[in-house]
Amino acid sequence: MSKQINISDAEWKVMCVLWKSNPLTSSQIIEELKDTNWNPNTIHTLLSRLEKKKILGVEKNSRFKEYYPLVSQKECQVHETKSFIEKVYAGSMKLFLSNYINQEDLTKDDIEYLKKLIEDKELNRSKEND
Amino acid sequence: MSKQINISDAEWKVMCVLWKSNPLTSSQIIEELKDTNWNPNTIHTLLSRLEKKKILGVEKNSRFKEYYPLVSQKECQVHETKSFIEKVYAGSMKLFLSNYINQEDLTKDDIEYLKKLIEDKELNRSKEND
DNA sequence: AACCAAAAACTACAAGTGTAGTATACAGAT
DNA sequence: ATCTGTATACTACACTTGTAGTTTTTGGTT
Repeated sequence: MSKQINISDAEWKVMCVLWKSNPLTSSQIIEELKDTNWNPNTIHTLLSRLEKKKILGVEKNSRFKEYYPLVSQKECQVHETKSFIEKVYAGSMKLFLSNYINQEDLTKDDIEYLKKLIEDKELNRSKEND
Repeated sequence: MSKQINISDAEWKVMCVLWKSNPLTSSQIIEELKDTNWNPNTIHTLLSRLEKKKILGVEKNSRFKEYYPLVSQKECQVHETKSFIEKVYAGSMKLFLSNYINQEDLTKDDIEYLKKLIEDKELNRSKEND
């Protein structure tokens, strides 16, 4: 019964700023996002939407409101990944991975990288089970 | 300059039916989607939107319109995957893979499966390079 | 106390989406 | 030729999202 986490593309960018460092005031967030060329009002709108959705918390100790995440990036990534796999690969992560791995333009390096990831993971697992 | 392929969640389900088999009439599509409990009108709406977006083509040889995909599933999967990785993992597939693989609840079987995929891929690559 | 700039709140608006009702066209049955 | 049931088209409506303008509040400055 986990709450509905729905973060739009634009909102996600705002969240990234706050996942990296928090709490921040709106001006600080606007500063961090200056390369998006968003109107500051746009960012304010996104902040209030995120607040309303209970994805951001707000506190006002000093003169300005300060925002901080109420959900972790990891949690959201897991959620988004699930929705993505659900929609695009009929819920099958395996299908996704095999498609990805069988892609033509996967370089030798990509494969090496993956292989190493998996080997490390196996090592860790066996250590855990000592 | 590839066209904008934007397929909503509901539309995607319709596309899946047509990727599996086509061309199909609307009644055939409605029949295939009966477990969604969507009102037939809903499916018609989705079909016309997909047609308008040039994602579906339509032909009327017999009495009824027949729909068929204008874009392949693979193409759309690649597109969706790109957007997903772009949004959620800052464009880094590697970041995604390492996060996924380091996830706690990956089973031994999952790992074995992945390992096998990669080994097969490596075999194929070396064969190709003979 | 009055004023001003910055912050915050409120309002707006078009496009897209989920969801479906209403109206019309048309082909087969009578 | 008429009726009628599907097929197709058209309309609707609330919610989300991207994007930003307008109004109000408020704390520091004169």
